[in-house]
Amino acid sequence: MADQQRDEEAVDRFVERFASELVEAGMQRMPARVFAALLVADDGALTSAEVGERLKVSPAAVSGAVRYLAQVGLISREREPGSRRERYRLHSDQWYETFTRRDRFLTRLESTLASGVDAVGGGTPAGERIAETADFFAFLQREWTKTMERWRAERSGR
Amino acid sequence: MADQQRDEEAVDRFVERFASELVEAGMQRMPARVFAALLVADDGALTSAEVGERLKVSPAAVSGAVRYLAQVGLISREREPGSRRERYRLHSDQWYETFTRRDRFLTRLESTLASGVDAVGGGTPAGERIAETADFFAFLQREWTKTMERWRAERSGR
DNA sequence: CGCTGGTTTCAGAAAGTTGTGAAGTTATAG
DNA sequence: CTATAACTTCACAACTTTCTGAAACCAGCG
Repeated sequence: MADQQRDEEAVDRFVERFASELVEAGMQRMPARVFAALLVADDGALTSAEVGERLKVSPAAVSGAVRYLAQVGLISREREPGSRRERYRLHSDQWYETFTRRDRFLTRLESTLASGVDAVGGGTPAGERIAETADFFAFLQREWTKTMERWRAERSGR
Repeated sequence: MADQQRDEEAVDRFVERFASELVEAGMQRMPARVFAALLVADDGALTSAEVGERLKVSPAAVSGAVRYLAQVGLISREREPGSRRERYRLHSDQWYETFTRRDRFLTRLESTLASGVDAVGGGTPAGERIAETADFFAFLQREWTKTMERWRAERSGR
C-alpha cells in the first residue's frame, strides 16, 4: 500500500485501463477517460485545463466529453467564484448508482419485446420464447431496486 | 393479440428494433441482427441462407456473425443430416442468462480498481472513493448469483 | 475421384466515429 | 463598454469498424 506519494505514472495507467473498461461497458472513449481522470483527483474535481493536460487532449474534446457526462448525471459543473473557469466534479461518491442504472433501458427493452410477441403471435413457440424474455427483464428491473436497497444498508452499517 | 398470422413486416421491424437495443447494450450490430432473426424463428433455428435473406446481407456477413455468437455461447451450430447446409440454433430458451452474465467483466473491473487504489494511495480521498467503488462491484457480483437463483425459482413455480 | 452446393477467408470499399484546429460565443474584469 | 480568458461549435482529417465480392476451401454425392 504505497500511500505516501502518488505515482503519477501508475495513476495514468489506471486511468487508461479503467476508461477502457467503461468503454467496454458502453461509454464513449473520451467521456470515459475524463471521468476516470476525475475519479483519481483527490477532491474529485478538475478544471478543463487540468483534464486536458492529464489526458493530452484539446479543449474541444474536453468540452464534448463533459457535456455528455453532465447530461447523464455523472458530473456537475461548477463555476469557480471570481473566475470564468469551470470545474467539473463527480456528481457524488455514489456515481456507480447512476452508472449501473438501467431503468430506462430495461423499460424500453420490455416494450420492444412486447411488440415482438404481437408480431409473431402470442400462441406460437417464438411468441412464448419472447414473452419469457420479457418476463425476465421485468423481473430484473424489480430486483434491481431491492439490490440497491441492500447495498445502502450494508454500506451504512460499516 | 393477432396470433392467427405473422405479419412479416412487423416481425422485421421488431428484429431491427431489438437488435438496436442489443447494440446499445454492447453487442456488435451484425451478431445482434442475426440473433434477433433466430429469436423470431418459430423453432429458434435458421439456415445461413435464411438468415441472409431475412436480413438482406451476404453469406460472408452471416458467417462472421455466427462465429461470434457461437463463441459467446448464444447459439449452437448443427449440421442438417444429408446436406452440407448448417443450421444455427438459439442455444437455449434461457439465452438471457448468458447475455446478462457479467462475471468476467466484474472480476476484471475489481482488479483494475484495486490497482487504482494502490496508485493514488489507500489513505487518500481518491483512494477511498475508488475502494468504495470496488466494494460496490464486488457486492453486485455476489448479488447477481442470488438474483438468478430467485429467477429460476419464480419461473419454475408457474 | 472430380463436381457441386455450401461455408469461410481476405482484401478492399464504404460508412461511421472521434478528435483537432480555428472561428465563434459568452461572461467577467477593468 | 471594451478587452480578453475561457468555453463551445463546426468542418474536416485520421482512424476504426463493418460489410461486400471474389476466391479458396470443404465435404458429400455420383
